[in-house]
Amino acid sequence: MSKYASNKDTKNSSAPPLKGVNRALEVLELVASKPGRATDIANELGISWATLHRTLSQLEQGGFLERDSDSGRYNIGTKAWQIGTKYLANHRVLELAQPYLDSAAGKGSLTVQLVQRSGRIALTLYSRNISGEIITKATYGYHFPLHCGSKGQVLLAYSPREFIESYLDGPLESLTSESVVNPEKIRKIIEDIKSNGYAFTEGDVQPFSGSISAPVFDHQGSLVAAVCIITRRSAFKDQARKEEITEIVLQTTQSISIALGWRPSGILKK
Amino acid sequence: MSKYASNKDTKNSSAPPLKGVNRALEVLELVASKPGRATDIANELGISWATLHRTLSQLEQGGFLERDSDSGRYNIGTKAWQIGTKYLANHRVLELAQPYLDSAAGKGSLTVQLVQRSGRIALTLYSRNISGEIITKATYGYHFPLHCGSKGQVLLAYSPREFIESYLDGPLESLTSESVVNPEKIRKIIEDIKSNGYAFTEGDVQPFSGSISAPVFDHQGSLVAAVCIITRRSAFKDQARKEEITEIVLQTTQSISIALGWRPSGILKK
DNA sequence: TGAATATATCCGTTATATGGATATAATATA
DNA sequence: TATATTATATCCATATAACGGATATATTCA
Repeated sequence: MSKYASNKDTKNSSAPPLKGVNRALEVLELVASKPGRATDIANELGISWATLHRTLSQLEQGGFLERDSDSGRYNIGTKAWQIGTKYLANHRVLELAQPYLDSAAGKGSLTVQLVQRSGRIALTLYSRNISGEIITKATYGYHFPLHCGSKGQVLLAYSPREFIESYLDGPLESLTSESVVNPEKIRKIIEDIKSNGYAFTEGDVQPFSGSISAPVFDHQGSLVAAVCIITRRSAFKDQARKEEITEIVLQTTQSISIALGWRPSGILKK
Repeated sequence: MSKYASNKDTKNSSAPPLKGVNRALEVLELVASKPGRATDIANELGISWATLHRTLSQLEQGGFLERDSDSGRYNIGTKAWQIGTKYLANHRVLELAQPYLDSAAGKGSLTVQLVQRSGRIALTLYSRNISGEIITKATYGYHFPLHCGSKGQVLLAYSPREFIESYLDGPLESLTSESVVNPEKIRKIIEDIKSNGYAFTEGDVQPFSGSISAPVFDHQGSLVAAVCIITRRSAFKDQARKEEITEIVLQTTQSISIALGWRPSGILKK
């Protein structure tokens, strides 16, 4: 009965309380990634039916989930959007980056995004295209794994080495026939990105689009986000155009990084 | 011991279980509307400190909340955005409306939004402006009460009568000096909206912007959303321009409503 | 139409969350 | 700089609130 060592040497330090709350959050995450019926969710999570039913009802009542009464399928609800959008309202990097992103979008009639890593996925915070074509899935609500698409690859490349390794250990899904899922090849890509300072991919997320991305750093020189420009794949056939887009991406990320206090030399002024 | 009448005649039918989960959801809602420190939240919600602390830790650990270690303030976290955006991915009305909204945005270099009612607020689902000026707060994450701004007023006007009354019974906040908060005056505005088929307000959300909104109906003739066009206030001084914008809004809402199966005559074909 | 599967609800038991109390850290105030 | 005040973190015995097996109902499939 010493001070510490409460229960058996499970996981980390602090005990894992609030089982019910934890389950509810898990349910939300699962439904977000894969909407389904109550039974499916219960099986997937290995929860007893009665327990899950209560959790679902509660989440539905709160508006965090919605149930389509025809199909019986649960989806993310209005309240989740309402609350989620508040994340952006307090996002310092986004606030600062927005004018640069808008300006970049104007320069080339392109789709410009600010993305951030969240666990094993690339999360789009802001997406803007002044005009011209709309690229499917180049909006909110489409989250891709880090190894697909230039944005994810950049976020991966500049993450801590341990994270990269643990990421490559996990399952690597293919989104198209051109997605690269071989860990060795991805390691090579990461090296290239770090020496070039940007990433370019095409057809590995959607067959007919491509993108160029570069990292955004803060005053400590650590990665905080990436800027990604997406356009139709054919545009990259034109070498001059490709270079022009690369130029815009790099100019944008550098402006934002500098505004965040980063110094190109790597020497901290602060 | 009859079949029903489980516990004392509290509230409605079903018992209120999952206290912990419910509390967690309440905390999320509160933080979304008013970020703050742990103590503030505990007071606001009347929860004991120890209990709240556990809930906060759990939500933070799941990424639903983030804590700024300097100020000690809690904000909505990344995971909430990640999950919230999934709401849009399955939104049938939005999917259908999107091309019409983009087209409208192109017609007049305006900010065009699709909004929806969520409880007592107007929730922006989609916001697009092809180019030109960016209006502050005309993006995601800014939710206004229904009586301020043309979008809220339209959503209110076409809501069920009982809801309107209960809404007007509640507290009516002023966003600017020009916000209308007198229930009697709002009732009058609602009548006008219903006879005109659209709403126009200026300066009641932000001093230097104004907007025009109209309702979107589904195949049953019930309100599902509203389309709102926002621009700088001065633009509405030009009467011809104002009529032009009204025209665009009405054209857009009618196209979307028809695509949803609504018939102008009010006669159901289906 | 009947079997199979999905969903909803009940209720006694026990595991789980609660909140007072104590300990520590961070501010405000003198 | 010392002291009061307020905020945050953690502990632990208790009682409450959630669990899940079972039963009842609804829905889907063959």
